[in-house]
Amino acid sequence: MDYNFREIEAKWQQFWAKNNTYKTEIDRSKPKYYVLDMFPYPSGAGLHVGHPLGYIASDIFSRYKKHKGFNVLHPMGFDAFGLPAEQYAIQTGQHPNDTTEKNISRYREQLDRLGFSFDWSRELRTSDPSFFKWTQWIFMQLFNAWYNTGANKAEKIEGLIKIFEADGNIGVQALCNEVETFAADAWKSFGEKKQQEILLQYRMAYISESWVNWCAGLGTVLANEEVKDGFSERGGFPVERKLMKQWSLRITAYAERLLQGLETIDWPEPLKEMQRNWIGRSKGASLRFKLKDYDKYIEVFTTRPDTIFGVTFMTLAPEHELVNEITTPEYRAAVEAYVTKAGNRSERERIADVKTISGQFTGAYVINPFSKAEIPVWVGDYVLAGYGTGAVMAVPGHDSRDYAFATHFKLPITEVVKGGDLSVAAHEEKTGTMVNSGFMDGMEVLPAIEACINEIEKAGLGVGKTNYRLRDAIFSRQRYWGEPFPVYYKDGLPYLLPEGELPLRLPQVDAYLPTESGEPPLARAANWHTKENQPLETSTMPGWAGSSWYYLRYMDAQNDNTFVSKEAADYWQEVDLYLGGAEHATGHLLYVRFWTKFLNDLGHISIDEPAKKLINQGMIQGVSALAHRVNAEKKYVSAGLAKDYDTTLIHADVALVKDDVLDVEKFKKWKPEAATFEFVTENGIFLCVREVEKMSKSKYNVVSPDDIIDQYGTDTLRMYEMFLGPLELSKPWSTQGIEGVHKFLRKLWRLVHNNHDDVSIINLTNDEPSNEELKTLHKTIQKIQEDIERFSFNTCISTFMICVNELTDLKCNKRAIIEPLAILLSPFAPHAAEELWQEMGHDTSINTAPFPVASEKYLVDDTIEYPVSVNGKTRFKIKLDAKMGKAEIEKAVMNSEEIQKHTNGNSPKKIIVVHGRIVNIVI
RNA sequence: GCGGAUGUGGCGUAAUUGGUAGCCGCGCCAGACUUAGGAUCUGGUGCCGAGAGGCGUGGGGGUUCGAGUCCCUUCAUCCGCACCA
Repeated sequence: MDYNFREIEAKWQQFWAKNNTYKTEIDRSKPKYYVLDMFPYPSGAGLHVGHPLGYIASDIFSRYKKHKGFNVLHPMGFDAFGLPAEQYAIQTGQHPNDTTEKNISRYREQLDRLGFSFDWSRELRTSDPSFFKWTQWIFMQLFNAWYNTGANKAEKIEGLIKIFEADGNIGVQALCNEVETFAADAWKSFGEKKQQEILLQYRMAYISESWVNWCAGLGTVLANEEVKDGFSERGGFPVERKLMKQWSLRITAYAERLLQGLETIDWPEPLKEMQRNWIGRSKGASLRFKLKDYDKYIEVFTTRPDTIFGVTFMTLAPEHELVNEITTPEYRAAVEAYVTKAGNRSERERIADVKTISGQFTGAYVINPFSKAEIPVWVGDYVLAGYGTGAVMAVPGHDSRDYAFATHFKLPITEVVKGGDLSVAAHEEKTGTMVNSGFMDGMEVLPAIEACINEIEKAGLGVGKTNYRLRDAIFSRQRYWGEPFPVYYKDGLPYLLPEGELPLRLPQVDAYLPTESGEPPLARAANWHTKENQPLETSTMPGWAGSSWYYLRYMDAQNDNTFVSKEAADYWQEVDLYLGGAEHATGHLLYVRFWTKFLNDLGHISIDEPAKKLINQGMIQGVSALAHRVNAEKKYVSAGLAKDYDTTLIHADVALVKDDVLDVEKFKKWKPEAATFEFVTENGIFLCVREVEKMSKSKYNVVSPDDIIDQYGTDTLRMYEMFLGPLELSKPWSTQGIEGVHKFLRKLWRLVHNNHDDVSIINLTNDEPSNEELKTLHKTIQKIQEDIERFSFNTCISTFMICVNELTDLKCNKRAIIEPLAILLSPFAPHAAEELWQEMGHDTSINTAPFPVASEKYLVDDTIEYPVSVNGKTRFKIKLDAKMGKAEIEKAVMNSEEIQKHTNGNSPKKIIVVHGRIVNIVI
């Protein structure tokens, strides 16, 4: 009987489905464990071999934890809102919901074939009204909340209204936008409209006019992390800055807590570092410079207050609100021209242009509060409006950008910290002695910073302050295929719909494009208003809205009364293991932490971080095949001849290329426009060149897991993907070596099934296994357990192979050995393991079997071969009894002939025994 | 420019975390069984050398009895951020 994986896999998949093997319930008799995969966006291309990499790893761990007696939650769902479905809808007129449904069923089919232990009864889709009802509900909580910086948490807006009614906003410690101060009486005298306007400035979800990344190509705004080098990540359209009214979420309120929280979670250090950089905390001081002859101040933020005596000019961002006011008449025209020019520059040009220095003097001066020097005020686009105060005190001696600006405009450069050569470059390091700096003279930089902040605070010029690079998250998109906001407008101000009206479903529209007047697609719907005819919000939520809380929904996916019941949330707590790509470092993984903290603040959940441990699996890249097409000729040439021609590389489907040789006839059929082309071959064969790229439909390098499964089976694919190398590593897909894994499974099969040609090895009796056999088994158990615990699945598989080789050599197949081996195997090759399990006579699924325990007595050897080196060289081995202690080992080694030979009877200088194992003798 | 990761045979990788570098697999070589085999089995396979032996973890330096592993320096590749005051 051969290893008939087709039969076995079909059989067990049916069995699992019929018996609801992977259905999970709350079970207080067992410890819980929550394993989560980042859910996929169901694209039209289907799954490729890269997708399952993380899913296989998480499935292995889930199954392992089940064997270990945990109640494991391991769900799967779909991140179903998104741009590609909408763009497809624009092109074809099909409703995005239909194409999404279709793609999901395809994904589901493929996932099922991979034999995962997902509990599909908990499946969720972010685009499903029963799910986004709760996304909308969470948005309402954000709208109805403000951030109390005194209590350092978000609180309900009702509390804030009570404070306003009692005391006005004078004593309120809140993170909010600009608001005037008012007393209680004033608050009460304000009309409804004014009150709502004020409250809007305090809400965690607020509307504001802000500079956004506008992508005309996509017709929507994009988040910072959706923009790469001035182009949209999706589609590669140019992105420009635009001032627009947008919904924003006050993530900046959580900057410090998001930073601190990183210390409490077991996430990859590089990823944490990315989040730290993204949050970008910098400590310094904010201080005011008084304008000369004018009763106004300009506030600046600096991380180097110590260099204040080195300030020789000040620079404002072109957008700075005081630019207009302070510019003197004689410079007005020049400043206005400069500001206009800077404003017109797209984000892209600004980035491409970092080296070009531009700026304009305003004619105004400020007074240095310490040296009393008069300082010219400039406008320069190297200063960002959105960071700090949009104004900098320029210290050309100790900041390279200020240095470049000063050099370009011939402004003075003053040295205030010794240690550099200011004729060449700014001295930016925080080391050296202060000079020309009044009270700080002679101090080192770090103490000087502290001293100066003290002095600034004492003199009332400013305060020590921490700034963050993190910006509030723009939350509206001018798209159709996203969650509608549960918001209507009255008097131009946003109000929430009553909770009872959730979910607010997407309306039918005649087209998925913006209207002629540039409004989002939802504005096309005739019925897009409340019963009272108040207009509904026309933008939709961004793609990351649903994914910011989906992990909670899995805990209680069917609940119609709440987003997650208290009972389920208390039982399942946070995700224990989260697997996904590092590309979400500063997007999803920051937002999901933000929402978790917010929901925790309001008491809806009791956890403060979504996931205890996170692992980034590497990407599997595609290996594209490219053929040389001769420019302006109807001709392709083989790779070796390409240097003689002027050619362009054209992607060929990797299925048509074997060992770099293109099947020309198939290629012609596949690419009809090339049917009449001439193909210049080398010795009759046409060679392509290879390139490692992202696996993508457009590059024709997608390898589908289905093809591999057809040929080798799911168990082989699963093991092979794990065998490729460490989980975190990215690697190009190659089937080199898949045979080895498949051979291993067949060998295991033969070991059990007595179909070895000449030797009968089957013996399914309860005979006592030999000592050798048990040693092999227990060492395997031990090693595999250790390796699974540290997510080193590739080495696990090596261990299996060694084990099976050894057992084959021993011609053994005692039940006492095969049974634990099947359990070990089950996470990696579940179908084969189930089959073996059944053959052992069990009538339950292997999933319920306890993980075997390695017995200490089989793990130690009777004798150990000690490697011995003399003076770090001249290596040889001595075989000794394993029970010997350190002193006995030393004695035995010293008395050995080899050592005697080297020492000539003299006693050695030093004997080194490490771990009771390794010996080195220094003579 | 700043930050991070990686670098080991022909290839994917392993190394008890400072202790005999190259486990396991692919590929390759030889052999066995075969009408045949892209099946299966056995043995070999880091490099140089006939051999003894020598050399070997991107390069250079260091610490150590001992370094793939720790430190300094340098190069290459990949990823992230990019005027953040």
